[in-house]
Amino acid sequence: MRVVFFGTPGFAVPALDAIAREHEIALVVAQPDKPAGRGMKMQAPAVALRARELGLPLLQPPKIRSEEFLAAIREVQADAGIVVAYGKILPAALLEIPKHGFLNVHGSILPRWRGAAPIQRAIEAGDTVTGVTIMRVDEQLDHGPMLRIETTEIGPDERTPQLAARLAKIGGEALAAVLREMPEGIEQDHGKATHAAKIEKSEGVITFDEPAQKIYDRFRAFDPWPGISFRDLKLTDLRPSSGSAKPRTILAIDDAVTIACGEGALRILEMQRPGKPRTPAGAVARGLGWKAGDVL
RNA sequence: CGCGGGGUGGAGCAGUCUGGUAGCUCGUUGGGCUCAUAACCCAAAGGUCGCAGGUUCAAAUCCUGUCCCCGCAA
Repeated sequence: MRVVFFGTPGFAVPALDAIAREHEIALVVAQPDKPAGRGMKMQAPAVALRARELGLPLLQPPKIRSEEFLAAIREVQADAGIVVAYGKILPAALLEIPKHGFLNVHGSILPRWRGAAPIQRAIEAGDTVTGVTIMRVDEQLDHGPMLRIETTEIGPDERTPQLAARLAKIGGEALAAVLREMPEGIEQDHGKATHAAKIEKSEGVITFDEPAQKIYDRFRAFDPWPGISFRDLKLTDLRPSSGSAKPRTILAIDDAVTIACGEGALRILEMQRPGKPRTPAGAVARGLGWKAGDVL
């Protein structure tokens, strides 16, 4: 099968690799390079780098709604289009071009967690099972018929990067299988749909008034971005602990700092002050003059 | 030259605005107490205040330059 591949970040790379093994990739489309990192140097997205390594034709158009770009896609004469975490909504005029339309790899079991951040939202919600869905792209967000679903468990201590890497791999394999077999799609149960909204940085702010497990789930979900923070301290490593007291009470300070939450307690292993590197939490606490028994 | 924070004994911080013999918590070492201890008490060691210039009677502190670290920008 001759395919055109749309994708941008690392999550899309395993899918690109899986397809490249079995099919002819006529064209890879990724978002343009953009300034990133300290110094705001231009950096190419992961898919663009991989495409170059594989020697595949690559396009990084600033606008995909231009007639010029659509013409370039038509010229490719693709049988199918693939889109994995491209980062922009594909216009209907583009979706119609390949003979078999467009397929998408989505990081959840649809119709749960439609939208931009399915992996993070699943962890944040405390889901114990998630998966990937291979679906047809239609004009509504993550709405089309499903061609294949793979499930996987979310470990109790699993964080976003680890789960994302696994789902990317599973998704790549599932996608390859779908391209091989081209199964019939089944309609989603639209009534059960939930939405995985984009993560806002402000969501990472905590006060220790929430239950410990809830904060821990959010920590796992928001690693590495935006992370969770308390006042001006970024909490860079923590785990649930036992103990109970009025929320925000410091239960113990050793190498780590144990703090009572709305329900249960959290052991903060490592934190980071503004402008400082990550540091063992106990050291920071002593430096700040915290004492066991203090209420923050 | 994208924006911003920071470099002070082994660790984490205060002190910098309003220059005047470097401070706190922890750790380390020695001693004491104790059945015992990572607990407690006493004592000690350990710092060219990132580096280089400048201003000044005097600079961690003010000025200039420079190196390094970190956060945001998804």
